Amino acid sequence: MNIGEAAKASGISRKMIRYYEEIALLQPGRTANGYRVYGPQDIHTLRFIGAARRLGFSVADVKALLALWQDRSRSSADVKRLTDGHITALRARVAELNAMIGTLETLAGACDGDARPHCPIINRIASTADPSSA
Amino acid sequence: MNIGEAAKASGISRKMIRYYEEIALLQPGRTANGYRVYGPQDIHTLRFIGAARRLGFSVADVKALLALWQDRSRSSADVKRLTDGHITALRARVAELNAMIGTLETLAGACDGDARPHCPIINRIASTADPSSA
DNA sequence: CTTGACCTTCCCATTGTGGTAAGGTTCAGG
DNA sequence: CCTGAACCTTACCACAATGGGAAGGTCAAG
Repeated sequence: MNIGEAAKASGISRKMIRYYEEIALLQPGRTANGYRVYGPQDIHTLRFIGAARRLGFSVADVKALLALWQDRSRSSADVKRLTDGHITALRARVAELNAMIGTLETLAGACDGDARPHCPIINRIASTADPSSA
Repeated sequence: MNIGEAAKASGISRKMIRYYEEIALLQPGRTANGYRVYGPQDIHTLRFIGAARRLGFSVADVKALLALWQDRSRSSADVKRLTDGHITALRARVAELNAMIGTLETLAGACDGDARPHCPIINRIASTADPSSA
C-alpha cells in the first residue's frame, strides 16, 4: 500500500501521514524506488491517531498514547492520568468559552442591530478599554 | 509614551503591540530617533483590542470592530452581525469540546487506573481505529 | 563616560494543517 | 516505443497569535 491508498484507508491526508512519520509516530517501510509502504499495522496506527485526535488529544499526547498502546506492560493509571489531564484542560477551555458566550449574548441582546450607530457591544468593548475608567 | 509604558498602560506586551502595528491596527508616531510614541488614543485603541481579544474575537474580527468603532456612521447591525457570527462559532466549538468531554468521561470512568494494563480508554481508541471494524 | 535599561529590526519556534513547485516513477493506451 | 495521467518524492511557503532572542542604537543617571 502506498501513501495514497493509506490516506484513503485511514482517513488521514497524505500530508499529515508524512508529518506523523516526521515526528516519529510511525515508521513505514520503503520500496526500492523510495515510495513509502504501509501495512495493516500502519493503517491501524494511523486510524488510532485519527481517533485520538478527534477526542481532542494533542499530537504530543497521541504520541504518549501510542507508546502506551504498544506497551503490553503499561499501567492503566498512566492512560487515565493523561486522559484526566486532558479532560481538565477541555473543561477549562469550555468554561472560558462559555464566559465569553455569556457576555456576548448579553451585549448582542441589548443591541438593536439596525442602521443607527448606537451599539452596546462596541460601547462595552470601548469602555472596558477606556484608560480613564481604569 | 514609549512602547514599554504603553505596554504597562494597556496590558499588552511590547511584542504584540508591534505586531498589531504591523497588521495596521494602529499607527503610533515616531520620535526623531525612531522610537514609537503612543498617545492616549493609542492606549485606548490597545485596550480596545485587548478587550475584544478577551471576548474571543480573532484579530481579523478585532480589525473590523476597530473600524466600526471609529466609524461614526456605522450601523449597529454590522456590529451585531459580526458578534452573532462569533457567538455561533463559539457555541459550535463548545459543542465539539463537550462531545469530547462526554466520551472521555465515560471512558475514564470505566478505567480502573491501576497498575494493570487493561484500559478501556486505549481499547476504545484502538477499536475505533481497527481497520477490521470499518 | 560608563552602565543599565530602554529602544530598534530581524529571525526563529510554536501547533497542525494545507498548498505548491520541481522532479522521479509507473502504468495504460496508442 | 512514446506519451500522458496519476502517482510518488523532497523542499519550501503559508496561516494565527504569541514568545524568545540576537545585534545594535539611544538615553538618563551617576
